[in-house]
Parts: sequence; C-alpha cells; structure tokens
Amino acid sequence: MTLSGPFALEASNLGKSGRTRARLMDAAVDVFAREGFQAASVNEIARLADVANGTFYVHFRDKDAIAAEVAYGITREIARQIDEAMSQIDGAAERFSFATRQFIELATTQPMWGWVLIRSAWIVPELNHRVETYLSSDLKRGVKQGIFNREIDPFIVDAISSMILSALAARLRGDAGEEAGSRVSELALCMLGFPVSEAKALAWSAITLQDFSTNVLPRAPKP
Amino acid sequence: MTLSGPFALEASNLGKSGRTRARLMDAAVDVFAREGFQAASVNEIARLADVANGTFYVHFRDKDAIAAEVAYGITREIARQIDEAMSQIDGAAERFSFATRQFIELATTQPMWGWVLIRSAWIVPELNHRVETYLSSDLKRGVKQGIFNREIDPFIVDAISSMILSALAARLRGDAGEEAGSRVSELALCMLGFPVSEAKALAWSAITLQDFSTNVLPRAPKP
Amino acid sequence: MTLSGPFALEASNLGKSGRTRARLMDAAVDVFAREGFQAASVNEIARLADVANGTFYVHFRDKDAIAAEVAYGITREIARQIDEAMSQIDGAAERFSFATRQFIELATTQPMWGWVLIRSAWIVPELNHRVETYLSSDLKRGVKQGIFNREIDPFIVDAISSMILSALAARLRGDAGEEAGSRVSELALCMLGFPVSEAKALAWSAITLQDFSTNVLPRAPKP
Amino acid sequence: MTLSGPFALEASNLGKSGRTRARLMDAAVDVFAREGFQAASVNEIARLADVANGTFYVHFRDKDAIAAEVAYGITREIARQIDEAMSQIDGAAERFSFATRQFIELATTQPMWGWVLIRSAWIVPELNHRVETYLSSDLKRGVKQGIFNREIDPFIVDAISSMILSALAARLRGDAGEEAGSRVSELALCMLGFPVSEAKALAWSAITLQDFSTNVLPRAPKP
DNA sequence: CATGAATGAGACTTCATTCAT
DNA sequence: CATGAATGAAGTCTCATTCAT
Repeated sequence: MTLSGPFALEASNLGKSGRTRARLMDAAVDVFAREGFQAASVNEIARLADVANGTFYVHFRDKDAIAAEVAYGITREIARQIDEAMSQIDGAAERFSFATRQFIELATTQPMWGWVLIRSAWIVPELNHRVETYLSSDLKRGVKQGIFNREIDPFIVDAISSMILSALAARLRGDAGEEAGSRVSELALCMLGFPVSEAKALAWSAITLQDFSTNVLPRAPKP
Repeated sequence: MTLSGPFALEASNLGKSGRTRARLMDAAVDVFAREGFQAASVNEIARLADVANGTFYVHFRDKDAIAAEVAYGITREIARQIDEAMSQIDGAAERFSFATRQFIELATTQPMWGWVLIRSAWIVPELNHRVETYLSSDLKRGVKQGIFNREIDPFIVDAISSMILSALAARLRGDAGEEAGSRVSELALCMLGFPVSEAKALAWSAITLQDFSTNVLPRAPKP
Repeated sequence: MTLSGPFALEASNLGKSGRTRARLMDAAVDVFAREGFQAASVNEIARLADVANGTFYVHFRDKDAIAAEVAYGITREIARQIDEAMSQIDGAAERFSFATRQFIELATTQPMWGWVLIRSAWIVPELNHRVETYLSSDLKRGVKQGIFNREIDPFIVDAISSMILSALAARLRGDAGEEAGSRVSELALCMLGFPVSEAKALAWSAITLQDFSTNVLPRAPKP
Repeated sequence: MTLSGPFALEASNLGKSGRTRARLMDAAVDVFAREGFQAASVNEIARLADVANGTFYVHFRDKDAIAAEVAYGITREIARQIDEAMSQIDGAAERFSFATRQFIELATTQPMWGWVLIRSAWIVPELNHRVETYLSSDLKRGVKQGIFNREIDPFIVDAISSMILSALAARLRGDAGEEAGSRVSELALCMLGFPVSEAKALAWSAITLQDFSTNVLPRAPKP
C-alpha cells in the first residue's frame, strides 16, 4: 500500500528479507525526520513499514542499530551521487562549491533525508563524522593546490559543516530558496581565504545541478 | 548536600519557594546538559534538586515550562555579563569579536550552560532566537558603521551562530582550547568581508576576558 | 470577588472562621455538582472558596467530612423550607404531592444542590437516608389516615425516592419542564393505591409553590 | 488461579488474545462493581486479570473503552437471555412483569453485573440508554395493545427504570428477598394504570424464572 | 486561624523488547 | 522469517494531606 522509498527501491532486486529491511529503513527515515531520533518509536516505524512490531527485531538489534544503518545509507548514497556528478570537476574550490550546492539541493529533494541529517547530527555522531570526512578531503585538496591558505583541521571542518547544515535547515524550513547553497558556499570560500569577488563568482556560477528527482533518488511519495 | 548552582546562588536571598524553584532550574540545566532535553526526565530533575517529584509541579507546569525558564535565565545572564563586560567597546568588529570569545569562555566556565545551549538549540527555538537577537544587533551596527559589507539577514546570522556553537562544542569536548573563540571569531570576520589580516589582528588581540569563575557566575560543582 | 452562595449567606453573621467554613461548603457544592464527589479535588474547592488549600483542613478532616456536612446542610435546609411552606397542609396525599413538587422546583432553583443530591446519592448514603426519612413520615401519615393502602417500608420509600430523583434529573437536564413534579407525584400516588383520577387531580392542582429565588435560598451566582 | 468469569467462559473458544481481553472485561466488572467506575483503576483491573498493566492497553484504549465494552456486553447478554426466556409470552403486561422479575433475579445471580449496572448507570449513559430501550419497547407494545393507558415517553421510562434499579440495589444489599421483582413490578403496573388487583395478580403469578446459575451465566466466583 | 510549599503514593500511559506460535 | 500479544520498567502528572511559618 505504502509506496516505496529510496531504500526499498534500491532493494527491489533483493530477497523478501532484504526488502523488508529496506522498508523498515525508509520508514525509520520518515519517523526520524518527523519526530527526531529520541521521540521515534519502534512501533511507529514498524507500522509505517507495514510489518509487525516484532519483525523490527528480526532485522535490527535496536533503535540505535537502525539509526546507524540509516545514517550510513544516507551519507553513502548522497556522497556517491555527488561524487559521480562532479567526477569531471578538478579545482578544489569548484568541487567544494559544487558539492555544497548539490548537497543542499539533494537533501531538499529528499526532505526527510535532510531532516534526518539535521535532527540526528548531534545524536548519531557517525553522521557528522561521515559528512565531515567527505568535506575534509576536498578542503585538503584545496590546500595542496595552494588555493586555500588555511590549515584544515577538524575545527574548521566542523565550523563549515555546521554552516552548511544551518543553510540546509533554512532551505527545508522554507526560510531560504535555491540560493541557499550558493550563499553558504560563498561564505565558506571567504572563510577559507578566498577573495570576496572570486568567492562570489564561483559560488554563483551557473552550474547544472544534477536533477535527482527523476533519476537516482526518486522522490519519496507521501502516504 | 548538593552544592548550589548559579540559579540557586542568585536566588539565595529569595524566599524558600524561590530557592526551591532555583534549585530545580539548576538541576534541570544539569540534566538537560547530560541527556538533552528530550531524554531528560522530570523525576530526575526533581531527584537532583533533592525535592519530591511532586514538588516539580508546584513550580513548573511541565518540562517545556522549565526549559523555557532555563533558556531565558541562561541567555539573559550571559547577555547581561557580556554586555557589561564590553560596555566600553564601541567598534562593531571589536564588539563582535569580544562577545564571541567571551561567550565561548563563559560557557566553558559553566559547561552545563554551554551544553544546554548546544543540545537544546534545535529543540527549544526560544534559545536560538535569543542568541541570534543579541548577535544580530552587533552585526547590524557593523553594517551601519560601514565595517561589514554584507547585508545582515537571518540566514547569515544563523550561519554564524551555528559556527559559534560548533566552536563551543569543540571547546567543551576538549577538542579545542582557549583559542577556539579567536579562531571562530576570525573566521566569521572574514565571512563578513573583513580583510584577513585585520580579522586575524582583531580576533587574536590580547584582551582581558572577564573572569567569571570567581565573580558573578560561580562554577557549578559536579555531583 | 466570588459572590457568596447559600451557606455563606446563612453564615454572614458568624465569625470569620464560620464564614470561611461556609464558603468552603458552597464551593464544595459547586465542585461536587460539576464533577461528582469522586472527581472533586480539595484543591479546587479551596481555590473556588478563595482560601489556601491548607485552610480546608482547618475546617474539615477530609473530603468525606465536607461531603457529609454538605449533605446534611442541603437536606436540612430543603426540609426546613418545605416543612415551613406546607405547615398548613394536613392531608397526607396533599402533603406528599406538594412536597414532591416543591422539592423538585426548589432543587431546580438551586441546580447545584440538585446535582449534588443526584450525583452523590449513591456515594454519600447519608443523603438518601435523610431524604427518605422525610418522605417516609408523610407516607406513614397517609397510611394512618387510611389514604394509602400499602404498607410503607424502606423498599417502597426507596422506589419512590428513586423516581423523584430521576424526575429531578430530567428537570435539571432540561428534558422535563415544570410539569416534572406533578408527573412524578401523580405516578407515585397511583403506586400508593390512589385512584388515577384523584391522583391526577391532586398532583396537578394549582398550588402556589413558594418562590425561593427571592426569598430564603438566593440563587447562587455564577463566577 | 483466578477462576473465570462470564466473559472468559464465553471467550474460551477464542484465541489467546480474545481470552485475555475477556479476562480483562471480567476483571473490570469486578472492580467497577466494588469501587464504581471513577474509583476503578486500570492497574487494579490488570492485576485482577493477572496480566501486566501494559497488557491492558494492548486491548483497550483506556478505561472508557473497556467500560463501554463491558456495558455493551452485559446489557446484550442480559437482554438476550431475557428475550429468549420470554419468547413465548405475548401480553405486554406479562412481558414487562416477567422481564422485570427475571432481570432482577438474573442480576442477583451475577451480583457484580448488577452492581455495575447500578453504580455505573449515571456515569456510563450508554448503560441506561440500552436498558431503557429494551424497557421502552414492551411498554409501547402495551399501549398499542390498549393495556397501558399512559403515554410512554422518556420521562416515565426513566422513572420505571430508576425504580427497578432501586429494587435491584435492595436485593443486592440483602435488604430485599426474592419478592423484590414482584413488588417493583406490581408498583410499576399500578403506575401504568393497571387496576391494583390485576397488577398484584400478574406480578405475583407463579412463573418459572429461568435458572441461569447452572446454565448460561455461571456464577462468578468471589476472589 | 490561615497560609501555601512540600510531600509521596499512585494513577495513567508509552514503549523497547521478548517469545511462543 | 514473520507475527503480535505480552511484558514491566519508566515517565508524566495529580492530589489528599501535612507542617512550618
């Protein structure tokens, strides 16, 4: 009855067990996004996934376990798509800017994934970790390329990722429009020592963001 | 038995009722800091405050009510102290930088207050609101003074406050030292269009931060 | 602020203590009427009486105690008024009919008293007892007068008083109008062996019910 | 341990879930009978049913829900048995008289059901409603048959049902014996315009009440 | 007498988790 | 694997009652 979400689609070629598991993960994304991790209840996840509550425990040890899996799945998928989309881009600044903008638009297309990233960031440290790992690698590349003149350490990566999440939140709340990605990207480039005019040019350059809504990440249908 | 926290000290001259209320608020800060708002239980707050669980409801309608009071109390107190400490400072950049550094050190002196600000920021919007209001006023002053050349809107205020909170978190986790305030302040000034060298100069200038540990805000003893 | 109820009026010439006590009783009537005895809370009674909750226990041992007092007060007052109004009436049937009708109208004028009688009848047996005592005496008089040819025992008194209370309830709910008293009185007279036509004549005779609304029992003002 | 009550017996052929549900309903009857609806606690019902307190909520949303079910179950069962027992009786007066007597004896056989009917009558209006519906239909039949010369409206139905309940209460308290049914039936017939002698004849005629104690409705054992 | 803060037992309810089917 | 009833700990909140002021 409930149409499938991203994980279920991805698992459509797996066995029944795999598909049930995927349905649970999609349901968990939904509930986490709406209620936050703490307030989410296993029963509600199971109900949304259209399985008995006991079935949850066939697939996951507990709520923490599914949260970790979901976090892993979301970040892996998002990273994969962004990586793929910018495989041709070489400049660190361009890569960073593109990735930031793409990330925000991607998470806006899948609002539940976006909310999970935001709401669970402080609770499932795994999430932050992975996001920052991806971020870190491009920033360090920029230093090597002599483009960024700041030392890249966890502190600054943290600061930038916080800013990006705050931009994403504004976008999801509807307080910011499509410009959110460019704005936060510009700000971050400034922070990294980029001259303002260049930062602006880069962050607002007309790039074609990949449209995932009809492609890899189908829009999750509302029940 | 339990040594008193900041609210209790402030209320030491009030009647018995006011002191109990203050003890509950100190206890709430403690629990919110350790467990986060959602996981905090009224019963634990009462236990920590050394009162019967029913007593909680003599003073607060529910958890939301005490959270709002605590948020109000913390931000009011911090704002008051920072305002007082920088009453002589006039330049917007100096004020911003000083306030940021002072804020982080202050919240480090009262780690529980710091954690409450961080952990509850997304759940008690009141908190963010108030922090951003204070931030906003100095930023706008800078624009009027012609020092910052960016338009100040909620989006950028949000971005900066996220960064500051991320720096505070790093500081509280022990991942950053006293330099945290200066670092994040420098980054933010860059974002606001400040030339890097000046940003650095301002953010790292030797200022005397007011020492609140022996003054207004006594360090809360750990249980 | 709160205008006084019947008990308070009656006690207006007593000392402060007596007046507080009366205010509590009026408040109790109100709360019992609205919520029923079980759901009534001492705190609400005290709040309505405009005294501190502790004050309640200065005057009454517990909720049962005030319930008994209220029951006693209400039945005593109602009985007194009905007795007074029918002091000139001698025939048992007339007395019974008049009393029944007067009782229902009286309790309709003081709806809270009415509701207390109904809602508490099963819980404070004292109440029923007293009502039935008054009832019983006129019924037995009728037997002595040779008017009623049924033996009067608790069973039939109970049956009649149940019927009267059910009529009162219908009246208070608005499901019956002023005819309620006459209807139930007629039914009861039939039960007692009265020929139907005479029962009807008696029960519907034009009598002047005493108007208590401007006399002894002032209408309780709504807060 | 706990012997089963009527609902449990009826459900003995259902699945485990149905049997637990029935045990809860029997327990609820017991508690409602002893304490009344308001004072009854869900926990006590669960304890009596020998299940964990949480189990209650697997089967019923709350106390209201189980009360409604119990009310429905009791009235349906009693009505079914009475209907069955008097399927051969046609005269309205005979039917009314028989039903009244049967009802009281039935509820005396299952004292807890009786007490629930009495104690909850004012609180679960559903109960009264259903009882009065059954009553009403025979009374109206009598009017059609030209036997009763009173108009049947809710007022008189209410009055009669109150009397019957008061008789039942007397019976359950032990203040009345087996004659209770006949007495109240006679009184009601008089009220309905029946000549006294005929009322007496009918109400006291030797009829065989069905003995449910060894038949359909086994006597609930006292704990 | 009056106050009202404090108490703590106990009510309701939710929910992660287990387990027999 | 899937089910869903059952569990019981834990949380929220109420309220009759006490007691120091």
